Parts: sequence; C-alpha cells; structure tokens
Amino acid sequence: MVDCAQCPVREQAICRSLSLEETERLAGQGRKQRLERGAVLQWEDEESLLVGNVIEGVLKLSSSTSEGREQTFGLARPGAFVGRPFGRRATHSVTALSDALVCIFRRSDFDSFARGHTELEHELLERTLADLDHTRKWMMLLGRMKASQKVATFLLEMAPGEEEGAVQFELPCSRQGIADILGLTIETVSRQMTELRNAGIIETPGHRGVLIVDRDTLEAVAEAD
Amino acid sequence: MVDCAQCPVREQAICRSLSLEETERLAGQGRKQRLERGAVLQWEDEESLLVGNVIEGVLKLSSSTSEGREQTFGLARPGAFVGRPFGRRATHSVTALSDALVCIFRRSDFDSFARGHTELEHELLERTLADLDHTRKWMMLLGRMKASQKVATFLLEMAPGEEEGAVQFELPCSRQGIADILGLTIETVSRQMTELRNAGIIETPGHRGVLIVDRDTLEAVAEAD
DNA sequence: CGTTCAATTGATACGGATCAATGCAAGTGG
DNA sequence: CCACTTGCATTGATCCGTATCAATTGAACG
Repeated sequence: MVDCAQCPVREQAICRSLSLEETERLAGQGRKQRLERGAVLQWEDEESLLVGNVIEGVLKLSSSTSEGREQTFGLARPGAFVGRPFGRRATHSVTALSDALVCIFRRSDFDSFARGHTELEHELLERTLADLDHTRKWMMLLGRMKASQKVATFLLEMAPGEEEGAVQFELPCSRQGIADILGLTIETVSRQMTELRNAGIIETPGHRGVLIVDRDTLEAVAEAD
Repeated sequence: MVDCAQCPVREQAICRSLSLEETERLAGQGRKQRLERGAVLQWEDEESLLVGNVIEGVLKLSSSTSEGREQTFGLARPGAFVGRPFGRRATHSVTALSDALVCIFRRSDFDSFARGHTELEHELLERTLADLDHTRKWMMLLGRMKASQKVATFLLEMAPGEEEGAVQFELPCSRQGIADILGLTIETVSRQMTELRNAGIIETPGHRGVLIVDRDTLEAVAEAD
C-alpha cells in the first residue's frame, strides 16, 4: 500500500501539484525502488521506459562519447524528477551516485496520467524550464571558463545557502565525478583544489568535505581567474 | 487585424495545438514585430517581458561572461518559440542574426492564456523537453570534444536532410558565430575548416556556403579525431 | 599491517588561445 | 575605372593551460 502523506519529498516533488487523493492514485501505478550506489536506472539510447521522483540519495544524468569520455549533465537530488516523459528514446543515462530510493512509473502510464492532470503538467513544465535555464548556465561554464573558474563555480553551486561566513559541507561526488561535470580531468580538479587551499580560500577536511573560508574571494575567482 | 490562417509557420509554431479561433484570440493579445539584423529582442538578466514565435529569420540565444566572452546556447528558426514563460528573469539574450519577423506577447498575457489552454501548455512542454535534450547534447560537445569534432558535428547539424550524396547549403552565421556556438576562437574554426577542405571532405564556396563532399568521412571526424 | 582505492604531485606533450600579419571580396568616393 | 576603405577569413608564430603519463602519498578497511 502507498502512503504519500508520509513521503519525505511530498512538498518538493511534482506530486505537490496534486491532491493527496490524486497523488495516491498515481502512486498506485508506480512502485518504490532501492538503488545501490552505482546502479543504473536508465541507459542512454535505450528505450525510455521509466520516469520517477528521487526520494533519497543523489543520481547523476550523463552521457558518453564513442571514445568513452563521459559528460555529466546534472545531478538529481531528493524531490527531483528524472526520466524523459513524452519521448521514446532516452538521451542520457541515470546512475545512482549514492544508495538511493526512487518512486518510479512506466513512462506510458505516467504520460497518460499527466495528460489528464493539468496541474501536474504545469508543474512539470515549470521544472523543465528551470532545468533548461540551469543547463544553459552550465553550458557557458563548459564552453568559456577556465579550470580555476569552473572549480570555483562548482564549489559555490554545491555550497548550501548564501551566507557570508564560513560554510562547511560534503561534496556529492568524487574528484572524478567533479571532473565529469566540469569537463576536466581528475588531475586538473585536484590541482585547482590545492591551489584554492594554498591560497587560504578553502579547506578540505576528508575526501568529500569542503570548508569555504573566504567566499568573497572564491566568487572573485569564479568571475575571472 | 490578425490572420493566423495565412501564417507561414501555422503548422510549426506552438499555435498548431490551438484551434484557428483560439489562435486568433491569442494573436489579439500580441503583435508582429520586425527585427533588423543585430537587433536585441531581450537582454540577459533583464526582466523577462516578452515571449513569442519566430516567423522569419534566425535568432540567437546567448549569454556573456563578465569578461565579455560570449556563449551561444542555440538558434531559433521559423516556428521556434523564444523567451521564458513563467519566470521573471531572462537568463539569456535573444538577438536577430538576420532580419527577422516575430509574433510576440507580453509574458504575463501569454502565461495566463496558456494556463487556460491545456493543449498549448502540453505543446510547450514537449518543446521544452526537446530543447533540453538538444541542449544537453551540445553540452557534451562543449565539454568533451576537440575542435575538429566540434566543427564536423556543427556542419552535420546545419546540413539539411540526411542524404548520402553531396549537399550544399548556407551557414546561418559567420565564423565568429560558429566560434561562439562551439566555444572556440574564430581562428581555430577557420583552421579546422581549411583542414576539412584540404582533406577533400568539404568545399567552401563563398563566405557562408558549404558543400559536403564526403559525408561519411565527415561523420567519422565528428566521432573521433 | 598490508591491501586497496582515491587524491595528490611531478614531468612532459599537445591543443587551442592569443597576437600579429596578410589575403580577399564588397562597397565608396575621387 | 581605379585607389581606398571596411569587414571578414585565412595563415603563421608563439605562449599558456590542460591533458596525459607516471609515480607517490594518504586514507579507509579487513
């Protein structure tokens, strides 16, 4: 049985546009699935069969060139919607970066449900427009920024909040993961991190931890360096 | 008075999802506007006031870094929808690459019209999803391909049709324009074009003309070079 | 304490940017 | 009709940033 009222992402996921009753009707067509770290929910170029909401964990949207170089398009956190509704071919892979829990539907079921629920489609439209804005922003980063700017921008993007003071947090992925997002190599990312550390702008407690000491300077590096 | 029945993009623009009657009701809230080559319909970071359809010409969606390096996100051809509905801030500029004709609406008018017309919102959703797919494809190109692959991919993308034989066409933009799209410099684009010409893969009649002589080899270059 | 995997550091090569000059075609005016 | 300008495109020389290859360090774990 489903219990959307208890869902931890009820207020973030697209379901918030539906009444609890309608949400549970939708949920009746889907199921929850646990994903282990590294599991692939959808392969690029496969038929697009599934769509869904992320409940826990972090997923990665990515694609690879024929030579095997990978590019990450974005990360999906709890509350995010993943998959490609209204299209038969997946344009990217969806992989779990951490153990994750998703609430998934057959694409065809979701499509017809959405066609009957205007508010849901509208919510999806708003999200897709926001995703597009965000993707374009990162396009600029890939095409026009140098490594130091990319890394600084990435850290600022990952940092929670907007506060002035020092902020500490955990990165959602390894150095390789950062490299795939920024279109760099693992070594270049590492070097940029040590430069920032030597300059006293950040500290790096543990492999995934980051402490932003001087946010203003970090923003200046992101602007031009 | 409006006459959407005669509109040359009636069957391509989002309006195709509306009855002719509804289309003209929408048109009553908008107007046609001519844009001269180089005119800017919308500046990045300005308040998002306008949305609309491209009727004639080619527009460019782009943004610039603080240092003035420009990145193009995409081109809008006749039938395309431009602008950012349901959001108050424009994330990119919209510039006419050629003389153009657009059919525009105040964003607020369009938003409320769309909220009342499910089929229009659905059409917009499908387009936005397709735009997102396309943008991600180009993200990969920016992040992971080398100059020769970028240029080859660009030419293939611009070429009409999928035929085997030689195809001739005009590029929609100058070398600088290509550079802005591919995240390269004008010189690098030029050098790659001459390499392709010397290899007998393409010919370049006039500044904007391209003749693809050997499409297979060009595709091979795009895959890996 | 060794094994393993990720991150760091170093040395070198290469691709593309940058700076600078030349070429080429389409106007413009004498 | 020919010199002169103007705006791209092309070509060349050099420099810088990042990739690549290779070795080392460091942390997590059995």
